[in-house]
Order: sequence, then structure tokens, then C-alpha cells
Amino acid sequence: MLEKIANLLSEAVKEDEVKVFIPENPDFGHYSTNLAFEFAKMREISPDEAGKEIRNKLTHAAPKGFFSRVDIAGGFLNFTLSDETLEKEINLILRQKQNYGRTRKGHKKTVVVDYSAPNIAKPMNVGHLRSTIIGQAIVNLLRFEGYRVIGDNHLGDWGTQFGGLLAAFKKWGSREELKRDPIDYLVKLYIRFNKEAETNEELMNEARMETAKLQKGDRENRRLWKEFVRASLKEFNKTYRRLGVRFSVVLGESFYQKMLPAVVKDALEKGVAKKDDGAIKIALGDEKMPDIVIEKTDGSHLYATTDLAAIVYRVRKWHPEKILYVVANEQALHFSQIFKAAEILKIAPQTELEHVKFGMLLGESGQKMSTRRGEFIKLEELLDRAKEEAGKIDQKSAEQVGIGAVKYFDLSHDRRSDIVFDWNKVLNLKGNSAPYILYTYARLRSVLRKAGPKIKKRLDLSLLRTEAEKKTVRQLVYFPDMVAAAAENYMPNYLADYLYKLANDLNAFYETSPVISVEKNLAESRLALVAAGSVVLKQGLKLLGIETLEQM
RNA sequence: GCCCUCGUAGUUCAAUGGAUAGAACCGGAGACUUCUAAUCUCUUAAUGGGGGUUCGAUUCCUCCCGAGGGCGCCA
Repeated sequence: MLEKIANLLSEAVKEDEVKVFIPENPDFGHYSTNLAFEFAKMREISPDEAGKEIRNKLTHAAPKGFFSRVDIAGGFLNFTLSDETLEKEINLILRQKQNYGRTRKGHKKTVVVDYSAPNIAKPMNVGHLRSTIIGQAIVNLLRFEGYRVIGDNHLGDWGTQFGGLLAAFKKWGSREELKRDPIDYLVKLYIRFNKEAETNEELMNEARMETAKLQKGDRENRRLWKEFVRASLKEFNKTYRRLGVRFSVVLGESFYQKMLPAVVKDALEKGVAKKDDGAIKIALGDEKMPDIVIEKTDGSHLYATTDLAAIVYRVRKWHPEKILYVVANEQALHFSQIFKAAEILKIAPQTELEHVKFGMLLGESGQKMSTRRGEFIKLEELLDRAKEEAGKIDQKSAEQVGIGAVKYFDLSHDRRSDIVFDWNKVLNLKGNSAPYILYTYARLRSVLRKAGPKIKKRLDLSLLRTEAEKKTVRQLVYFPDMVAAAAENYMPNYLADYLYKLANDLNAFYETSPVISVEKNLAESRLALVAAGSVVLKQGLKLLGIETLEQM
């Protein structure tokens, strides 16, 4: 709708960039534009005059009866949609159901979303939560906008820590224990390794040797490493299943190892990389960014090299329009370096690379959570506690409500800012939370069930005149706009915020407007509103990765 | 030292350069013989400070103060 009005305006005044927004105050209509300010300045006339001129032009361009009124206030033009338009829109919701708001903006365009990326042999902690939850929401949103989306879990399955792990496992390891609780066991082994290595030089050397053997393809090490990966993945998948997260592909860092020498060779041939102190570096020619090492003196490669290889691979394989990296703020410098290098190397000329960054989770003290201080909470533990908390109110829906609450807590924040991790806040089941919206939905569904087939869903807007009803209608129509804004800016919190407001309006409507016990025509109109509300809540939550419940 | 983020009610968070800065939690007062009270209705309270750009600044620029993060031949 927002786009439609912008197009109408832009057609009317022959101007490309027209900004239309949703005014917060409903007295200012459904949509507003500040176009008259700009016009006034350009033509040196008063905003009022400019407004009138635009309004005249618009009435020719707009379909008859589309707006019920266009007001001029200062330099603002305020558009109020006619009942006819609103009615059409609500009926569209009822007809299209979960497809209401779906667009084809991304038709024939591909986006790769790199998200989650846990490390093998380490438990997923709340730090991984954000990437996983935000990443999945972005994947859902972009698909809804018609993009072909490749969700890629860039596993941390390669690196020097495997040397220590291999050495430790060969010395003290037991297959049975690995089977029983793989990640927990591997962590214990790794801790023991680090502790003993402090006093035992020999152990460190062994680890280095094991790493080298693994990288050269030693059969035994390769087999063990694969076992670690498989066991860890099995546990991760349990968590992903709980969270409703699904990847298109899971290509870890190890996947790109074979490509690394080629990346280095290419960079050397293009004259972008140079040998320096025995290592190979890419000079970025930017004061704000240190150069990046892509090959160490000993010939081995690094994180940065892998990332460059991943770009090459993704571009060749999917020809994406964009690659999004849903990774924490802390890695901002790393990604600017990589993107700059990609630019100089010309390995992704048609692809936009973007770091979709997110803030840290801080401990309750407001400080960074750290493993050292024992503040890093395991993801599974968090989910279990959320479930337990929700179970205090209702056992049957505990898992879904609890997990929904955790997801919503994350997604309702601006992803870029740090969040203070407070159990009470995360597990809050009241107010601005998933359970609040889920509860609203369940009540609406209950009304629909109780009404049964006796009452038809037939909308007559002239009957819906209370404040609560009008607010709800207004809010419903905004759904496609909010989804589009959330998708285009990779900001799921726009949608979360919207759903909360909608639920708020629906609850007020629910309190004040009985459906079943009223006169037939009114009942039918209200039931239509209930149905439309439930459709939008369900689909909106689904895009955030939260499943609704019919009863709770 | 250099670079990047961020300072909004008591607390935790919102606000694509727009109109009277919104919520939630906490505190206080009310509402269930009527479609589910995990609900609803009232109520107190905020843009760190100084300049600037603009018709208009929480938002952009600049300085100051304060907080966090990053600057590895780690990932």
C-alpha cells in the first residue's frame, strides 16, 4: 500500500523519489508525505500552496474512491483510505490468507545468508542464539519477498584447536563417552589438554603435529575429526529442530580448504598480494584497515583466506545478488577487510557483500559475558529454562511458548544494539512478549471455533465504528508495508514491533466488542475482522520463526 | 595510541530527518455470572552536555563527557 501510494504520487508530480510514511497519530490519516515541503522550497511557494497543487494532481492520478480524503496540514499531505479501499484490503487478507503481503520483488534474484556458524566440539551458547534466530528470520522475510535464498551454516569445523583435541583424544579418549555426550565430552578433553599443556611442552608439540597431519590428510586423524564433526552436528541439529531452523546448505570452513591455494595464487597473479616477511599479504591501501595475511610463513592459511574462498565459491555456484553475513558487531573490521579485498581482487563484481551485524549479549552486570567468568549460558539450558517457566502456567504448550518467548526477546530488539541478558526479561510471559501475541491469537481462534459455520465472515466497514475496531483495521492494512520494511533493512524488530501493536489493538477489540452475541450483520463483520487478525498474526509470527498455538 | 559502535523514564527497549518522543517491566488505582484475566482500562516518569546544518534533529556534522568493542602469521 505504501508503495502504491508512493507510485501514485510519483506519477502525479513526475518525481522519482517520493517519501511516504505511516504517521504515528491516527488523526493524520493512514499515510502521509512531506513532499509539499520539498516542493515549497524548490518553487519558493508556501508549503500550503504546494500541498494544494500536489493534491490536485493526485486526484487525477488516483483511482476514484481510493482515498476518502487528502488533508493538508502544514507541509504534510495526509491520506485517508476510503472504506471501500480498506474493505477490499481486509477481504484480500481473508482470501489470500498466509500469502497476504507476499511479493515478487526478489523474483529471479538470489541472496546467500551466512548465519549461525557454531564451532565443532563446543556447545552452542547464547552468543550463537542471535545469529541463528536473526539469520533465520531474515531468510524467511526475504523468501516472502520472492527472493531465492540460500541459507548457509558456515560451520567452524577447521582450525588449530583440532590438534589439541586429537592429541587429547588419542591419549585419554574413550569412544563410549564420546557417544554418550559428545560435545560435553570434547569440551572436557579440551580443557584437560589446555591445563596439562601449561606444564607440559611436549603436549603442545604433539598438538601441532596432529594439526599438520590432519591438514595433510592423515587417515586416522581425518577419521577422528569426521567423527567429532558428525557427533557435534547431531547435537546441533537437535537444537535447530527445537528452534525450527533449517539451512539450505551446511558448508563448514573445511569445505573450502582445497580452494585456498588457488585463492592465494590468484591474488598473487593479480598483483594484489605480495610476499612480506615470508608470509603472503593483501595490501588494502586503507589507513583504517590493516593489511590481511592470507598465507602464513609455514604455508598454512587463515580465516580470511577461507572467507575469500567462500565468496568465490558462492558467486560461482549461485550468482547471488547479495551475500549477507549475520555475524556479531565485533567482527566489523574483519568483514570490512574481506569486502575490500574482494573488491580489489574483483572476485564478486556483481554481488553486494553486507555484514548484517548484531550486538552482544551482556551479562546482568552489563558486562560482556565470558566463558572465563562462567557467564556463558548454553543454548539448550536457556531453552529448557524457558520451557520450564512457560510450563508453570500451562504444561501442554510449554515448549512452544518458552521457545517463542526466547526468539521474540531477541527479535524484538534492534539487532545492532547490545542486549542485557536478564533471565526475568527473557522469560517474561507478559507484556511485550511472544506469549502475549500467542495468547491473542489463541483467543481469536477460539472465537472463530465458537462462532462455527453459523456466522459468516462478511465485512461491512460501516458497522465497525468503535475506536478499537478502527484501530485494528488500520493496523491490519499495514502488514505488507511492515514486512517489506523488515525484509529490506534486515530488521526483524520492525515486524516484531508491528505484531505487538496489532495484538494490542486486537486485545482491546476483543475486550470491547463481543462477536457471537450481537446482531447478525455486526457479528459477521466482526468475525471477518477476527479472522483477518488471526491470519496476519499467524503469518507474521511464522516469518519470525515462531509457531502459533490454537489453544493455550 | 588509532579505528568502530552506543549514551532516550527507576530498569530494559522503540521511534525509514517529521507533527504531542512510544512501549514493557516495576510502583499505584480499577475491570471476569458475557467469545480464554498469559487480558483490558486509568496513572507517575526520559532524548548526557555545548555548538552547527535544516521549515523541522533522538536521528546528520563537530567538540566535550561517559560506556562498550576492535586493532594476531587466532577464529
